[in-house]
This record gives sequence, C-alpha cells and structure tokens, in this order.
Amino acid sequence: MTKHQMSQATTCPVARSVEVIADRWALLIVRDAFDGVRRFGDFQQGLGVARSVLANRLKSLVEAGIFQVQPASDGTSYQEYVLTPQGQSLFPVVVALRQWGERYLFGPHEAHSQLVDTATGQPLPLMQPVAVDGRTIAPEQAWVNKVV
Amino acid sequence: MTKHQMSQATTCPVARSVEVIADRWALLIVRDAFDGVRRFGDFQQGLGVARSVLANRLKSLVEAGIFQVQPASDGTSYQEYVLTPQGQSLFPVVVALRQWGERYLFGPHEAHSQLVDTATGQPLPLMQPVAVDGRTIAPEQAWVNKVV
DNA sequence: GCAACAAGTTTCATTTTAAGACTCGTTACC
DNA sequence: GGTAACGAGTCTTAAAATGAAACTTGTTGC
Repeated sequence: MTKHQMSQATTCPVARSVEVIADRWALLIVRDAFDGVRRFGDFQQGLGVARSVLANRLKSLVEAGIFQVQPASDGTSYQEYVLTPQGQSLFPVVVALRQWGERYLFGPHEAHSQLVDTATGQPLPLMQPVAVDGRTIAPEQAWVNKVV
Repeated sequence: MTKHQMSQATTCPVARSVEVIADRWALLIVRDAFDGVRRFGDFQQGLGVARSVLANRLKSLVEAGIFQVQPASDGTSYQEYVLTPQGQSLFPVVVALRQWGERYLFGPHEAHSQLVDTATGQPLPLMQPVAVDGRTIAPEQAWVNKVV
C-alpha cells in the first residue's frame, strides 16, 4: 500500500496525521520552529539533516499547510519558513512527545531540558486528555466514534 | 549523523521521543494497541505493513519498553504484544495527533472517526497544555529550561 | 496424521536517506 | 564595481529502509 493510497482510504485521523507529520525530521523541524527558527540554513545546521532531505521535508510541510513561506524579516531577499495556524496547532503534539520523553527516556541523573511556564517558571504538569467536565480520560475511558 | 549518535548527543526530550516513536508504523501500532490489538497477525492485517517491517518495529518497541511480550490470553502457546505502562503513557501523544488530524485533515463533509468520552458520549475537548493554575499555555507562554 | 495457521525470516527489487560536491543568485566588503 | 563569501538549494552516488512474496518452523484443528 502506497502512502497515497492509504491517505485516501483511511478515515482514521491518527493515520492521516502520522502520514503528514510523524517523521523523524518533520517533527524536529516543527519543534525548532516553535523555538523561533525560520531559515533553511538554521534548520539545517541545528538539525544536522542532509540538505536534500530538508528541502524535501520543507516542501511537503508547506504543501501540507503546516509552514508558509514568506519574505525574510531581516530585509534580505531570502525567504523564511513560518508556522501557519495549522502548524502552531501541533503544539500539543510536540508537548506530548516532550513530556513523554522527559519522563521515560532519561536516566535519573541525566541532564535534559524541561518545559516551563514563562509566567511562573514552574514546570508544566503532564498534559492529559480531559472530558468536558474536567475528568482526566484514560485510554479505557474513551472510544472511537464513527462520524459522517 | 546516525540515529545512535543522535540519541547519545541530544538532551532534547522531543528528539529522543521522536527517535523511538515518530515513525509511520510505530505510531499506528501503538494506536491499534490502544484499540485492543495484541497479536502479530492482527497488527499485520490491520495495518497492511510488510511482515518483515512489522517484526522489526515490534522488536524495537519491545526493546524501547513500550510493548512487552506475554503469553497469549486465549490459551494457545502463541504470544501477545501488550503496552507497558510506559507505552500506555503515549496516550496523550496519540490523542494529540488524532485531534489535530480531525481538525485539519478532513473536509467538512468527509467521514472521520472521533474520540468520545465513554461515560457521556460527548467528544473530548481539544487537549492542550495547561499551567499548574489551570491556564492554557500557548507556544509563546512556555520556554525550555535546561535541567541538570 | 495431515492440512491449515501463526509468527516470523529470507530474498530481492524499489525507494528513501545521507553526505558531500556543485550551482547560482545575493550580500558584504574593499 | 569587482570579487569573495554566503544562502538556499540541486545533483550524484553509496548505504539503508521498505514492500512483496516465497520460505521456514512450530502449533492447532480435525
């Protein structure tokens, strides 16, 4: 099954998201964008990704509506890659990955970064799905409903 | 830079998570596991992934501590792949991907599934990062703090 | 006891990736 | 205004991953 066939076939939002964004480089590009990176060369240097792969990824991320290309803000005639609102909506995805990694992928004495609330300096609590009434929802407390 | 070198080098939890889980198949395997799939053949049929690739993924997911192998619950001598607590903690990641996909990757009249609260039948509200005091945190309201 | 099944493994053609050289327009500087 | 350095890619080629299908080995049903 090719990627394209799959995207056409599936009605599962997870599968479609995965196809667009669940790639080693795509997610790190988005992470860097949240940290303010905008230029091809800065993404390339920061990530250490091959230029050809970066060019491909940025193109498909633009096509997917996650980034948009705009004139550079420093007055040069180059361009910048900036997150669209759709791209900014990936924030919860990146935070979820970050928090999971913080918790499980570092040894107890191993240095790692942590996401903190700018206003208070306190680390953000674990992000979790909640119901409309505020209850935390565990995997067994949710099910997938088919909508038409 | 090889994957291995990268994992050693980085202190960014997002990067480590991405390396372990941000793969087309790995995330869909985890999604299916949340839906109750446990057997090799069921993953393979449901996903349409090549057997060899599935075998590789399952092996690395077990090595990563996301799945564990246990005797089949139906009394046969086969085995099952079951999420560990660490694997179950990926629930927010899957939900975040799902909700983003629901919102941006379907046309207005296109059928798609939706995650609902089993107790009330209502769709789950958009999961978002919150501060300890309950404020919703946008990308600009958080920053990455280096911890040692 | 034998056919069918489960869970892989192997093989091989195709696709994707990584690394680095190469291109070409832009910018900085003398 | 000429030229060296830079930014943003593209091209080339070797290495790695993927997909499809055949093959293996142990298990189950009958």
